[in-house]
Amino acid sequence: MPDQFTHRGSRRRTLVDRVREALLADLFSNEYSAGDQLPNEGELAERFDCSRATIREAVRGLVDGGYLVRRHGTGTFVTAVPRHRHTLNANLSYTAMIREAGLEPGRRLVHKVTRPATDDEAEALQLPPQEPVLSIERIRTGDGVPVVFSVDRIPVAVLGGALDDVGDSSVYSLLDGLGTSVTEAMASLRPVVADKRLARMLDVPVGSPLLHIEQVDFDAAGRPVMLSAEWHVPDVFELCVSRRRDAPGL
Amino acid sequence: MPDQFTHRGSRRRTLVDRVREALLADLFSNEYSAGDQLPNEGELAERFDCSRATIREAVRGLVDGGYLVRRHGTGTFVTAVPRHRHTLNANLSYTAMIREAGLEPGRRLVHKVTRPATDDEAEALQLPPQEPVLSIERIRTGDGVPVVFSVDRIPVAVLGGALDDVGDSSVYSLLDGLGTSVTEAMASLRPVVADKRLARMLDVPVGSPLLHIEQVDFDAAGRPVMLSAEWHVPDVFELCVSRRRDAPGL
DNA sequence: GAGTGGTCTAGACCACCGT
DNA sequence: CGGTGGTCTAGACCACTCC
Repeated sequence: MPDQFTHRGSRRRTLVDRVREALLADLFSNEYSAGDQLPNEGELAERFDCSRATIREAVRGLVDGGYLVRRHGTGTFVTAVPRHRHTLNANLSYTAMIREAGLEPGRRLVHKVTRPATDDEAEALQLPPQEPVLSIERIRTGDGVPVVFSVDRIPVAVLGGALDDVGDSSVYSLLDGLGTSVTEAMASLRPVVADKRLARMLDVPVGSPLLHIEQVDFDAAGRPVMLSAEWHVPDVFELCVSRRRDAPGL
Repeated sequence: MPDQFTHRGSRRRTLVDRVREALLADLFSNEYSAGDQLPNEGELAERFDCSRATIREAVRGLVDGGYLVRRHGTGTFVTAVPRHRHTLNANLSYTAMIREAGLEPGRRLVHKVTRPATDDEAEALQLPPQEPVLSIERIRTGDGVPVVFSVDRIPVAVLGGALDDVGDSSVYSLLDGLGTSVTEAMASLRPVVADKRLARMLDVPVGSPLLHIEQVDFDAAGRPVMLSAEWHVPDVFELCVSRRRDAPGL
């Protein structure tokens, strides 16, 4: 696997990155399988010729990613839970989700227009009133069957001259190219039932359940760069959330 | 605020914990508001009389919790996004969610029984077939109005002698007391429409949308300790997910 | 008690951002 | 350029788990 482990942007690959990638490669090889215990942190530090702090940082990343679990006083183990569920926590690209579900991803452009932002849009995107935004309505398909209808709104100021390129490829890669990569997002979830228009577009009966997601995407500087509304057909892929009980305070 | 910052179980409060809590208290006081920059890590280390590594660990927790953002080369800032939305990521207690929404939480026991686990339950909870589990069906209310119907299943072996106490108070605090605190959970989300039974229990029309959550709760050792099925009435409180784009590798 | 991960320190240097 | 967060080290001690 030559460059399976590219990172976003052009961030320098640190020692921690290299150690993490080496460990991950081990996990995907046949060296380890579910439930196996890793060597202790001291041994790993010696093997990779680095400090234990560096090992801990690398392992932390793999724990966050769901690959490993640490048990105080016992050891570090390879996760037993199946990977490749589609956890909302660390995935932004639906195209990738559809592909991982074993379906051929496709998309159909429904509508694309540049217009002044509505009051709600301006507030969510922290723009002056009436500021122009590009609105793109699309239907995503898996093996030709509709799975998501989405309306994405992006400030024209963010897009610069790349206005016409939107819709052809992933919005996220486009934004990467513009130097305003999305790194964080806040999604709000609500169940709804399909009205006539949604039913027609998603090819489901009127009144059938859909998951509605309203999402704001932020770039590394914390600026909102996109507002999305999505309607998901259930049961095509399983949407999961990994939850924790370690919020500080509260 | 006397004991606002209690932690799960009886884990020792570390220096990092104390620093994090002190910072959080500052954030909730009027000392800082959205967008403000914190003192740099060196100054904080001096103020709290600890090393910079300790400060970084404390701040990391607050960044994970969505309270702060770090910008390399620039500084650490108070998040602009509204806090106190109910992000699924870091909250497990619905009672707390309802209370934070400004409603008076209540619960009504619908059904409680000890019975052999079904095959699905045994698999999810990693139990031998037919192993006895306690099943509790409850309706949670906010200001008396139904907001969630839940079915929680807990292995009797986990509960020990505390079988009768379940239902009176929070399941999570009960498990805390038994030394099997829930620290992690995986939730699967699906929109559904209310059938007759759900409609009656949640006091909504048949066919109205509900959010169905299937969740497995794990203790610190990674053992599954509870399987929950929940049906949420939408719009009572906003369910959010904070999403990231930093999965290592992949 | 032996072995593991968890916390903490003091200090060094690097990479990024703004002026 | 100065100031910020990011990475990294070497070593110490603590807390948990299991035998």
